[in-house]
Amino acid sequence: MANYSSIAVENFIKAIYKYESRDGADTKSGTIATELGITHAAATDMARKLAAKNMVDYEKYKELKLTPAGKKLAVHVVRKHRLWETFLHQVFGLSMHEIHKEAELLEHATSDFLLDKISEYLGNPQFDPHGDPIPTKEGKVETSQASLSMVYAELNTSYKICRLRSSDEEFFDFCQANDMRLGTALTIKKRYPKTRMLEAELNHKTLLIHYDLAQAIHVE
Amino acid sequence: MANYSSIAVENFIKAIYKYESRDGADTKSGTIATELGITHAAATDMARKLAAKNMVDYEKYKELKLTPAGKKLAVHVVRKHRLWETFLHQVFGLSMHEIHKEAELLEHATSDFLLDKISEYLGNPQFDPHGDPIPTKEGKVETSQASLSMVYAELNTSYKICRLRSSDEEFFDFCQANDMRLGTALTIKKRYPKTRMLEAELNHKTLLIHYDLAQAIHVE
DNA sequence: ATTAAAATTTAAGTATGCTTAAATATGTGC
DNA sequence: GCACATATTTAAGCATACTTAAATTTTAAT
Repeated sequence: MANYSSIAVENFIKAIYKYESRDGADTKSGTIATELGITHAAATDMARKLAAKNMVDYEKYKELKLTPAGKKLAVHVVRKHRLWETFLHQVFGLSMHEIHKEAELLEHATSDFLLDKISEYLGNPQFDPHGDPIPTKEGKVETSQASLSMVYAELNTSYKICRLRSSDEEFFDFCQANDMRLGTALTIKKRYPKTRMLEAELNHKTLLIHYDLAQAIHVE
Repeated sequence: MANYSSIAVENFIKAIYKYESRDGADTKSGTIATELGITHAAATDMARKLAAKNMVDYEKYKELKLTPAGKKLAVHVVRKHRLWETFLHQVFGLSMHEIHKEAELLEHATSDFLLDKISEYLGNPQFDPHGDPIPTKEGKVETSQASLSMVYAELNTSYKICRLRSSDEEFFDFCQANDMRLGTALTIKKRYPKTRMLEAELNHKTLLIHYDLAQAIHVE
């Protein structure tokens, strides 16, 4: 049984995957529930069901962990998501804030056969428009990239933007207005922890950026 | 309520639409059930639910009829389906027998916004690769085309193929082997009603075609 | 016009994926 | 170490979209 996973299952597994690889975050049922916009009760329910299907390791009150089978599914869905984002951006010219929502739907309606065609068409890209690595067909995810949020990066060090992790229109308005793209060089000059702002120099300008926004900008 | 329809509802409505516009066919719950691969009971159930939502006119033991709202939804889903088929064929080079299955999934995961982009990208095509008309954004469907299955066409009359309505691989193998495409000229020479075969002349060859296959070939 | 066959509907039940409300466990402050 | 706030789980219930099995209606044959 179960060579097919429902949309709800795919999204649940994907949410665990997302928070597992995020430091400072946990994968308790409440976190997943909030991420998915469902109640804690529903998340607990799903956790038990997926534990029975050997997709998730689940002990009451503990964090959820993906089993190898769960991780395999998560990576596969992420591959679909990121390939669609790349495709929508490159082929239809959808903007950065538009691609996520559409990919969120398409990723659950894409056969492996079609996925191969998309990847091929794009020349088997390694990164999506946000700078996130696209898992290979075999399930390998590029992890070498030691990316780091601006919030935690060192002062007075020369960095380049390597990821813009957001799907918010205002965020990308800001990026565009200040010529911030993947590859743009920047240096962090100062931090104001109380107001949660940092001062960065890029494109010969000095910018004050709030941590909430800087969080989404990764550098290396 | 209900600006969103589930996949099950979209498929049910689409099935009624398909059989409404097919002469020699009825739209009783059993026909729809068979089309969708569900039990008669399930079809009756859905018919009652959709009647309550004013998508379908339903009287017990009678044929199902789409209301204006139901037809609008059906046409919209058909537009998604045919635009995706066109896209998959033209952009990824998927073959005729492959496009249906994929479009069947994608049509339920496509926002109106994305649909516009697809249509625009393709130059707002009027016909899909099968020769079926693509409904406009406003819901108009080209009906002028007096297409007619080969099975019912007149003898010794010069026709052109205008539709190849199948998603079967062998069907398209046969078409390719005999250079039968949209636009190909042909003449029907003779019928053998007992064996349900017809003799057709095209590309300077004489072909014996079974009714079951000829059914899918429309001419004008 | 009857009657048997075929189709349709009803009834009862199931799995999925949710909800709300109550109960229980965890962990933090003091 | 205890009490309380917070988080999680359990319990009960609901909507959707199906199933099987039985009852009913239609239809088609004679």
